[in-house]
Amino acid sequence: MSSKPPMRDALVAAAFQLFLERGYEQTTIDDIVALAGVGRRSFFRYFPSKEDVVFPDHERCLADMTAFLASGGDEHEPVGRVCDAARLVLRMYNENPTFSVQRYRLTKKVPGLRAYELSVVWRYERALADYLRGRFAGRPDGTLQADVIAAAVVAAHNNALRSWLRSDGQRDAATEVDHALGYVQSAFGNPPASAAVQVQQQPEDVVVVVSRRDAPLWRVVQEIESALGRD
Amino acid sequence: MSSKPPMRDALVAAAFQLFLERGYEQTTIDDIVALAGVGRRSFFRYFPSKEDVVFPDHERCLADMTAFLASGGDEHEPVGRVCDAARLVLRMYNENPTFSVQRYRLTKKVPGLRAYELSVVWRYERALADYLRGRFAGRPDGTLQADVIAAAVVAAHNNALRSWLRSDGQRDAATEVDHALGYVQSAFGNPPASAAVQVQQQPEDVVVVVSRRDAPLWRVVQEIESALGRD
DNA sequence: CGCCAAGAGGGAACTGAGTCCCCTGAAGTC
DNA sequence: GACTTCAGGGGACTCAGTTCCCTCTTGGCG
Repeated sequence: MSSKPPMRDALVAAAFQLFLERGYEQTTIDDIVALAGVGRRSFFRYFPSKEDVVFPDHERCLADMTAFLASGGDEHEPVGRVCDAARLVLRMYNENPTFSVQRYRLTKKVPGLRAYELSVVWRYERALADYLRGRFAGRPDGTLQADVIAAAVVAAHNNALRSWLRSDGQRDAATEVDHALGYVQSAFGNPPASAAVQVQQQPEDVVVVVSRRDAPLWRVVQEIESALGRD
Repeated sequence: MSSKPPMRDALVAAAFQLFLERGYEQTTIDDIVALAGVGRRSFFRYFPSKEDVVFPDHERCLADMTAFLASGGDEHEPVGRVCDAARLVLRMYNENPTFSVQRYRLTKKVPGLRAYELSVVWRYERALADYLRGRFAGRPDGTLQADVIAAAVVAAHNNALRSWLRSDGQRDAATEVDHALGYVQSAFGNPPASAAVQVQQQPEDVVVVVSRRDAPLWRVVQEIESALGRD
C-alpha cells in the first residue's frame, strides 16, 4: 500500500480553493504553491501540468480499469464486461460527490479544462476498445465493432454522469448509469447466450432467416451476415 | 466568396515543412515565421495557437457541417442524416490526401496534437448530437440516444478514416466509411430507399425474412427491426 | 561517532507560447 | 492633400513548464 503524501492533497486543496474563488485561468502556479506553503518546483513533482491538479485521481482510476479488464473474466459477455468497467469510473466520481460537482462546474466553464478532460476520457475509451478488440479478434469487423461499442459505452456513461452532476448529486448515479448502459446493451446485444436462430440457404440467390421474435437483433444480424457470405 | 489570403497558406506550408523535417515540438513559432518571411505577430493573426496550424481547414468544415444539419432536411431519417454529415468530414480529408496522411503521421506521434485533435472531433460530435437531440425531442431517452448515436457515428467514421490514412490513401475512403457507417445504421437506424425484401409475420412468435443475397445488409436489418416490432 | 549515499524539497534561471500595446505603411475616401 | 482604415511588424510582458544545482534530512554502515 502506498503511503499518501499529504503534500499532494494540500496542493489539490489549495488549487481548488483558488480556482473556485478567483477562477482557473486567473490562478497561477505561484499562487497555488504560495497558499500551500511549498516551493513551485514541488508542484510539478506531483502534477505534470496545471490541468492535472484538477483530475488528481483519474490516473489511479484508469489503472484500476485496465487491471479489471486484464484480470481475465473472459467467461463474461464482452459488452457487459466493458459496461462494468465503465461503472468503475462512476464509482470514483461517487466516492467524493461534492468534489466531483465542483470539478464539473469548473470544467464546464474553462475550455482548456474541457479539452484536457477529453484526453482523459479518450484514454478510458481506448482501454475499453482495446479490450473489445481482443475479445472480437477474428470477427470480420472486429476492430470497427470494438471502437463503436466502446464509444457508445463511454457516451452513455458520460450522459448519465453529467445528468447526475447537473443535479448536484441529488439523483442516484448508479441508477442513471445502469439505465444508460442498458440502452447500449440493447442496441449491441447482451446475448442471453441461447438466441434461437436458424439459417437455411437456398438456391436462387435467396436467403431465408427464421428467427424468434424476441431474439436479440445483433444475433440475427450475425447470422444473416454469415449466411450472406460477407467477408 | 472570401478571397484566400496567401499568407495563411504560406504559414501552413512553412510549418509543415519544419514539422516534418525536425518534429513538431522541436519547431518554434519563430522558426515558422522566419521561414515564411513574416512577423511573429502575423502567425497569431491567422492561427490562435500553434496547434491550429496543423488543422487549418477544420473550422470551415465544422461550419459546413452545422450548416448542412441546420438546412432542414427533416424529411430524411435522422441517423442517415448525421451519417451524411459525417461524410462531409471524410470529403475534406479526401480533398487533399497527401496532406491528410502527413498530418495523420504527425498527430500519431505528438501527444499534444492528439489531444488537440480530440477537441476538434468533440466539436463535430457535439454538432451531430445537438442535431439528433432536436430530432429526438419528446422521445423518452432522446438526449441519451442522441449522444450515443453521435458517438457511434463518429467512432465508426474515425475507424474507417484511420484505416484509410494508414493505407497512405491507397484504399477507397468512401467505401470504407460507407461500410463502417452501415454498421452503425444496422445497430441504431431505420434507413431509406430500396431493396428487395419481403417480410411475413406468422403466429407462434416467429418471423421469416426472405432476402436476396446481394441485398444491402442495413436494409435487411431495417425490415427485421420493424418485423420484430422494435420501436 | 563520523561518513556517506539517497532522496525530498527548494530556488533561480531559462525556453517558448500566447498577449498587449503601439508603430509603420499602404491603400482607399472625401 | 488630409483622414481613416487596416494588414502587418516590433518588442516587451506573463506564465507554464524545464533544467540545473543547492540544502536538509534520513538512515545505513564503517
